[in-house]
Amino acid sequence: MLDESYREFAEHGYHQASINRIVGRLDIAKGSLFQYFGSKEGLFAHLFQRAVDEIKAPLRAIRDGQTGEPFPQRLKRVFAASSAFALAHPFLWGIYRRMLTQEDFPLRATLLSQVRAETLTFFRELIELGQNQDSVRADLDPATAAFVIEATLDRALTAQLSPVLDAGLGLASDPQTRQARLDALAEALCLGFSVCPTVHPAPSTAKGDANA
Amino acid sequence: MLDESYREFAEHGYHQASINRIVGRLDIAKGSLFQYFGSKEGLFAHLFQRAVDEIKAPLRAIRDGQTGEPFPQRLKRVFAASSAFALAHPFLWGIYRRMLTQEDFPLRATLLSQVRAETLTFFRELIELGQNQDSVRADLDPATAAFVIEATLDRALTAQLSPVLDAGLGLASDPQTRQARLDALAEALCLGFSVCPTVHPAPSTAKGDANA
Amino acid sequence: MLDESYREFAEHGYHQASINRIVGRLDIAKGSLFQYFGSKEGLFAHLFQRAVDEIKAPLRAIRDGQTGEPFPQRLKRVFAASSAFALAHPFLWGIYRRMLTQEDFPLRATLLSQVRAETLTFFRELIELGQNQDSVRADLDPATAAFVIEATLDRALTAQLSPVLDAGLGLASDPQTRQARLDALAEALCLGFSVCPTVHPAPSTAKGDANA
Amino acid sequence: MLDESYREFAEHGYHQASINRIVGRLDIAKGSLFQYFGSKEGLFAHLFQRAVDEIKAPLRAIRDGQTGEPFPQRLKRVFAASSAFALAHPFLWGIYRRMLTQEDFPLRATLLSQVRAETLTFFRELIELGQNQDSVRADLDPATAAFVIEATLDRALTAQLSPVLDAGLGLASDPQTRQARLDALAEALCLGFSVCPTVHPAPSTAKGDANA
DNA sequence: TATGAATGAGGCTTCATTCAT
DNA sequence: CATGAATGAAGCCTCATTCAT
Repeated sequence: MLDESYREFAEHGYHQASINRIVGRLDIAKGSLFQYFGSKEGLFAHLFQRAVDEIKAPLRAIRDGQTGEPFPQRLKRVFAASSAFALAHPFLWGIYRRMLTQEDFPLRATLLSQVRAETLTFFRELIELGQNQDSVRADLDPATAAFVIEATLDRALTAQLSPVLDAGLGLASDPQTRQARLDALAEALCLGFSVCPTVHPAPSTAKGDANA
Repeated sequence: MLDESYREFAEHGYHQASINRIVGRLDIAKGSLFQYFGSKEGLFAHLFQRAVDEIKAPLRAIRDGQTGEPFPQRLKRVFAASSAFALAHPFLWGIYRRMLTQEDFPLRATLLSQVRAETLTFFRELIELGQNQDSVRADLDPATAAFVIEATLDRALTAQLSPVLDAGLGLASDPQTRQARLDALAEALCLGFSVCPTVHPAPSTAKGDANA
Repeated sequence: MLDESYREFAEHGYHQASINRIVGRLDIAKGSLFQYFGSKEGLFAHLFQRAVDEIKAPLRAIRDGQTGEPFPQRLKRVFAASSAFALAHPFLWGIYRRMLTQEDFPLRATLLSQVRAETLTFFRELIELGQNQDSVRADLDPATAAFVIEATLDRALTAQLSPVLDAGLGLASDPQTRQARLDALAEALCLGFSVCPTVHPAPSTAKGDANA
Repeated sequence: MLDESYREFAEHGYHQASINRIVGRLDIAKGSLFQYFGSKEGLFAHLFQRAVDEIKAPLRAIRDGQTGEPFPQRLKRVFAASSAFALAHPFLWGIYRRMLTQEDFPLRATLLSQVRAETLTFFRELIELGQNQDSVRADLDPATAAFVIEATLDRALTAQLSPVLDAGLGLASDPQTRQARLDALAEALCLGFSVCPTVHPAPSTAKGDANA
């Protein structure tokens, strides 16, 4: 039942989603749905809260695991994990995306700030950890970098589900190509964030410098 | 008359936009609107085509002007000009943004690929020009870079109109702060794209030389 | 169309009135009704305003005509005219009555104060005119008397349309009986209940003293 | 439990009252309510019967007490006691009031005639007792007088709970003012409106004489 | 050509009542 | 006996579109 509702909201957005369609597909009485959730908005809020809860675990796993890795590897891992999550939950991702741009989404401010705060904090901490490890430029503003990362990742996740947004880049293509493109995006970002190796060779760390 | 229609579509999206509201505000006959445009979709297509035509001139001016400047300066200029454009045409920008994520927008594929092709081509050429000038790393993939630039710019333009998306970064704040934040975003991108300056020299030229 | 709406509201009250029933009886599309009046409340407000306008003329005619008559005669004439009006417009009267006691009637406060102000002012002036003519006790408080008159008339008008409220008095009976009962009510108000202590006959004024 | 139901019916009338709201406020199972009372109408009938039973004792007390008092004093006492009762049981009074004008109240005819018969009989006997005491005009028709008394009292009791109906008279004001206004109403009924022709005195008996 | 009344499907929501647990 | 999920009709209202004037 929740699955069908997810689908409806993701496919049509909030306003265009139809309670009639949902109950029609589920073959239940319209009143039943309202007995559970009170209103269309209540149903949506419930779905969204569940989604937020569900999304936390994998993100946390990424953040807390492999903390010793240099920043570029971690960023690639985050991109890969996020991509997998969005592909596994296309409806959920679709709802989130819609909410970002659709100002009359109900509860938009509430739900969005909740999610965005978590996300941006997550990226900021990732940057700061990298700075402590000397794998990120010390003079990089974490907030700015987090913004760029989030924008790029968001667009990539959207593009991989929508050929028209992919525009030939390859994110909407087969898994191998997608993985390569995601890595390339992360790499492009890193070559800016990473400490510039300067003269003497950048010995052990191994990653992230372009040309010797 | 078209202004009010723009506004309606930008404020409510396609489906949620109401012909009734439009004619109500304009105080014209509902029948007239349908005689001109045939249908809601016809009206929207007309509006969008006008918008695309209108947007071309300023973008072309940015592309064709100051081609001699080093890449970072040009990128900042593009960001500034785009920001000004989005602020000057919030409704137009709103329609475009919605169309990006709302899959059931009519004509979405047609209109969007038209716009995106122009935009991405524009950024790709910008990169390639920079590479020719040696102010951009030669081994940077132009398509990847264009994708990142577009994602960041798109998010920035959205954030500057929506405090909840700005999340304290300052894009939705006063003009000076906004300008500084936009420059910081461009700079963060550049320090990744540009040739890494290495040790010694050229502290004056700022950036845009590779590494020795 | 307005007639059917009057009927629906009068028979069922505001909340219980059904737009579906109205359009069903009229055999028109539901949308049409909403195009005219915007909402159920809008329809009701329109009906009520029309009714208020319609009621003013006859009431004014009563007030302004026969001003020379002694008070008791005038009061009886007012009762008779009001009774005729309520019988001629049973739906209108029904709506007004409902609104008096049904607190969640929309626009209740607005519409009611408008009507009540007119009504009570009318009765107060009637009393004051009687006092100037020496056909009403000089020490009678006009506001108190107006309240009593209005209460009695209101109840009488309701009773004449509802046997269960008439309770055998005869107001809901044939015209002659009704007229006699209305006169008796007016007379009872004029003379009062108490034994009039006095003595010698109440000479010229002729009317209105009980026992010599 | 019954209290909440009273409140719901009084606040919203019969049709507009919501079983859902009642069980929601009471936090009991909807099924239980239907097992006790069978239906909405059954619940209402039960409530109303209880109310009628409850109302009888105080009314009887008023009727049977102080039977020796002159009529005007008794009338004032009845007004005061009724006012106190309505203020103490506003919901009960609200239900009764609504039923008077709302024709589609279930059981209206049954319940109403039961109550009205009691009430009118009570007032008629009050009048007749006054006539036997020579404190009420012998030629006054008891039924007519009862009707007027009931109409006035009913309106007063309604007005004291509803400022918009009070219309500045003062019944909805503080207890002292209310008491004074109630007395004034009773007095106006007793004395009548007309100039009482007589002359000299009986100023000591307090009321029951018009003007000296 | 311009009008705007008429349409009727569809929108979300509330409701009293039932009945399997 | 108590529960509360399930029901589906009915509620008000909005909508894009048509068409006779």
